Amino acid sequence: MRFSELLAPTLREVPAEAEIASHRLMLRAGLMRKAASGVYTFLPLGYRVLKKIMAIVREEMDAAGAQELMLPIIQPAELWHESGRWFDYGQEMFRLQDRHGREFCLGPTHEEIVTDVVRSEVRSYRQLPLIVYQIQNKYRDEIRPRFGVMRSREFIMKDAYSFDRDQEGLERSYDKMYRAYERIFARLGLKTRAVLADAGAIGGDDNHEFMVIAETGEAEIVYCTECSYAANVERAEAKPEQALPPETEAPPLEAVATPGVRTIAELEAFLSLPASRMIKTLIYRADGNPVAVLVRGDREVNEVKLKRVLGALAVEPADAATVEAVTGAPVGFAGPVGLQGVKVVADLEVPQVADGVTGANKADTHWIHVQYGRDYEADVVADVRVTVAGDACPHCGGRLEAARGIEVGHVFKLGTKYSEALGATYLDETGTERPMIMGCYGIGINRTMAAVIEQNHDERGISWPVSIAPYHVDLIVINPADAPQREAAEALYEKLWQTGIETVLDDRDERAGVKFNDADLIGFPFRVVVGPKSLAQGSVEIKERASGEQHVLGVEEAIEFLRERIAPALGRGGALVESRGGHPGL
RNA sequence: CGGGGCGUGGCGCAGCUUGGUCAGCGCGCCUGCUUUGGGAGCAGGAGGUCGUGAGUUCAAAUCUCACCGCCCCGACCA
Repeated sequence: MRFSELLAPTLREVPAEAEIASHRLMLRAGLMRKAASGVYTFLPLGYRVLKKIMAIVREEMDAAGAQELMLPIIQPAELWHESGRWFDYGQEMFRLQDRHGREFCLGPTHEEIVTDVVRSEVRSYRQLPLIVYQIQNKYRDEIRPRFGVMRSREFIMKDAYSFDRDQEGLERSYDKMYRAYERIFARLGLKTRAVLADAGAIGGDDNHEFMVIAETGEAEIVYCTECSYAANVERAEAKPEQALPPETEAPPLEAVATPGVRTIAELEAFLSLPASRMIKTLIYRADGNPVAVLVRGDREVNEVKLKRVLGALAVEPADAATVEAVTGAPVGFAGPVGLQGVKVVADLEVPQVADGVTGANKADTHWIHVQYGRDYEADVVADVRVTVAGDACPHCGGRLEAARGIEVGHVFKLGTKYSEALGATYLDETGTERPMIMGCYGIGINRTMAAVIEQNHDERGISWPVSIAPYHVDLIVINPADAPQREAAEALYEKLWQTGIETVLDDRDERAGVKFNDADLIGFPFRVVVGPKSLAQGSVEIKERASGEQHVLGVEEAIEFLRERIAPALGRGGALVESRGGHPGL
């Protein structure tokens, strides 16, 4: 490809809308443009990267025995009614009607539709196990699209679905996919970490998220410094430290006037007591019903855990009117003592708070010397707080650390949730009808692209790993008006393509600085310069983007140098194909 | 949806408080000449219903209201 013919509109200035590096660079390097909030057009360079990511995913899926198919994006509502998710998915689903008023959605995910095919076509244990996958656009009407392609409303996702006869089969399928994921992300040049995660609306039990560790990640994870435990904070268990029982019984309950003291911080200052002695009482609405949630004053409620503990579809903080109705006091003075007519959920740490402080359900008043068991009790005591760095590892007791991550992949053991809802069954050897045991395995393709940029960029631009670079080499002619330079570059350009090295020939009538800056911005792994300096000795200059390493080599040595470094990163076999594919210039 | 902010040539912005030669600047784009190893110089040029619609006024980019779009924080999630 000649740069002069390439649609690669690089931007000198930073678009105001972009906040994080990958978003900025994807716009600046001319990889994509926004069409609407959370909807993007991919330009030639960006699309090449996407195609390469998809190719790697495809190779590894195929190698793991998964079969690719194509599923409809427009899906009938009936299937979603069968699984119950037409309602559960809520506002996030793009819904539409055909001219007859029949309801459809743009598939946000494809469990229903794939289960539908499999239930009609697979009947016998002899046809199992089966793993199928698709790489297609999915649609979610995100509440708030952000960070460019990181959270968009239209996105490409690879989803694989496994169908097994039994739990052992599922374990094998899950393991296959898990290992395929490790290979995929390694080939993409990503450092990832698999963490235990919450299953969310998809449902199911065991699941792991593949996280790219990055400051800009939306997810917070914790990991143990001593063992292999790692989990999304939504899911991470928070075991209370072993507390000694109070040596003496707390003094009797006593009310203190706390005028205008509503927050934990204000209470700490007012009473000169640490937040860990306080019992924070929050009123939530769980599927509409009020619930009181107790955590230690220095802790936060984890709503995902709360949802799970309550078996609720949605939990949200109650509004002020509800709080007053439930507690009989304005916001800021809620407490469990004497609280009536509402379910009370206490975090595991709460009963251990000896001689505590809490709201008295009366304006400007708190109780002190509060004791669990003596003064109040909870209906449920469970882990409902946010795990934080410094907590004890639930497996080995070691210290947990926190980090942020970008979720690029997610593997789930679904079990029979969909196969039972949709009647995906098979007959076993004895002729007994059994539900298939399912798993599903997703990779966000565009998000992965952004994650690669987050991990591979500097102040000058992107630095693509060879495996997914839009082109391997940017061949710059310093002055294309100079015949010897131009001819030498043209000759090298053809040889590189013949060697299978994807090369852009920057033949633009631009100053050298413009070309160098574009090369750095777009992030070609190698830059080759043909200019008067080296040409005098019959040499060319090679610069590696990632390391900055430079070499001046003869033409043949240069080709060999590039071949050695580029070939291993390509394909499972690692061999360059003699090819002119995709190259209109020859 | 709640909170905050922003919509002025392709991009980045000024102008708005104090209505009236304020439709302007930088980059980009086009033409010519000169340049050519890290985003060139000179000269000329194209391009804007100032988000949309009402309203106030002799007069609106500027004031008022409504709507639309976009960005950031939160709830949701791959």
